Amino acid sequence: MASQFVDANPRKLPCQARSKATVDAVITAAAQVLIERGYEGATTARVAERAGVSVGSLYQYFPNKEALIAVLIERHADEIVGIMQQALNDPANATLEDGLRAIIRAGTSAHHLDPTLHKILNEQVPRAGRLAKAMDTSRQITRAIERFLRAHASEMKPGCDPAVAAIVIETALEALAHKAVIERRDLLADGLIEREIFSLIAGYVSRPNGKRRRS
Amino acid sequence: MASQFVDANPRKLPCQARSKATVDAVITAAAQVLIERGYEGATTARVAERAGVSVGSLYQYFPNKEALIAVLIERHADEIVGIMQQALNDPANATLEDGLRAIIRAGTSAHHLDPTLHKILNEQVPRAGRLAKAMDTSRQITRAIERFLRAHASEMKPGCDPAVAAIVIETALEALAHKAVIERRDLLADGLIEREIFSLIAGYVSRPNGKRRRS
DNA sequence: CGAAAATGTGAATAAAGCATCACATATTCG
DNA sequence: CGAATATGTGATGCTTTATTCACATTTTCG
Repeated sequence: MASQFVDANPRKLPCQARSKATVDAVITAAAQVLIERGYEGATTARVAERAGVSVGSLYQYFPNKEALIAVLIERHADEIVGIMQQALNDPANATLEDGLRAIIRAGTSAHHLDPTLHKILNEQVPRAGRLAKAMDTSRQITRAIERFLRAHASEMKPGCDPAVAAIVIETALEALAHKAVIERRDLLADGLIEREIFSLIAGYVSRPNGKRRRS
Repeated sequence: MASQFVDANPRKLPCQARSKATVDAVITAAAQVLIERGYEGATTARVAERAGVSVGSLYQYFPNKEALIAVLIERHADEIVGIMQQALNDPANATLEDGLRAIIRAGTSAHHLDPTLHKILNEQVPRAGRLAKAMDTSRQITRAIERFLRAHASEMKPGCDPAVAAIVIETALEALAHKAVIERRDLLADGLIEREIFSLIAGYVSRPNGKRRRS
């Protein structure tokens, strides 16, 4: 039987500057149209028109619509994973709680980048999941958090499993940041949501006896 | 301009037993096909075939495809809201922590009902959100939780806003139950995920000094 | 310059889905 | 029974969309 995987390889690689610009325009246009019209409304014709090129040009560099979406997904995933890893690897975040604050900030700001696009791409990930390279963002982030937790095991509650805790933290953080940005913009004021998420997560993993802030 | 709202009213109300059976078959078939083929794959033709009726019959009771999906969404939403409210109103849950345990159990078991369908319908809610009656499930649940928290204000951490806490709890619970059922079935064993969620949420809202379980 | 390669075009094609309608069958009930 | 009503049928029309292809334009470089 035929492969169940989608061909995501570019049909042709852009060599000249002109075609690089075309590819860029198409990708940018795809993001814009996706934001404005949603997945269904993002037709190849509309993307091409917005990019100021013809459909034919689009198909010269992307074998099909899914491949185009896949590029956006990968690009966006890399961006978010990068932000997270940077936060966790920053030597300024020496303590467990500082690290938590850093990823919470990173997580919420990642959603700020482009909440609508984030939402749409997220919904498409399962469908595009058939793409070989589109490995889950959340898994990568979860692993990074787990590593961080292990490095700070002494500051954690006893009996707290870093592997499980990392999943819980990543999931809750993602969901709350998403909710705030998409449905509850009011919670973003004064960094309220960030403080709530910190209270939630720190209370969950951080050992209560250690050095405390005044309360 | 034409209305931006979708006509969700049934074209005709089934009077005879025969047609009631048809409507039932169509709705059931829609759920099945949705689970098996996803939203895009759930064509009217396929739903009708699975239901063992003709497309014409389908369109006799549903003006369009969206109306059919809307019925599924409402049905599912009512189910989940019901489970949650029941848990919160159960007089057996006298204490704050007992109530939390109850909604956590309710939330995770709600996902067990039909995780795949839940996921698909959730993704479609925004699209079907244009439907007048399809008011958000999560808002209703959040409100129920908020009421419960207010009734147990004395057991809560001082300075904990019930309105905000309800949003945080609902969001985190939904996300974690979802994650466990869809991607991390392993966490379901021994009720591990329920204990983790309890630890997360109770530590967030429950006042630390009150009566504690041995730990 | 001018030939070859790269890039761009957009009408045409084909496939798929939603929704309709003219007609067939079943049920009700006087 | 038989007329009126309810229900069921599925080929057909229509629209939308992805994708192609024969040809036009631009760029490269000897």
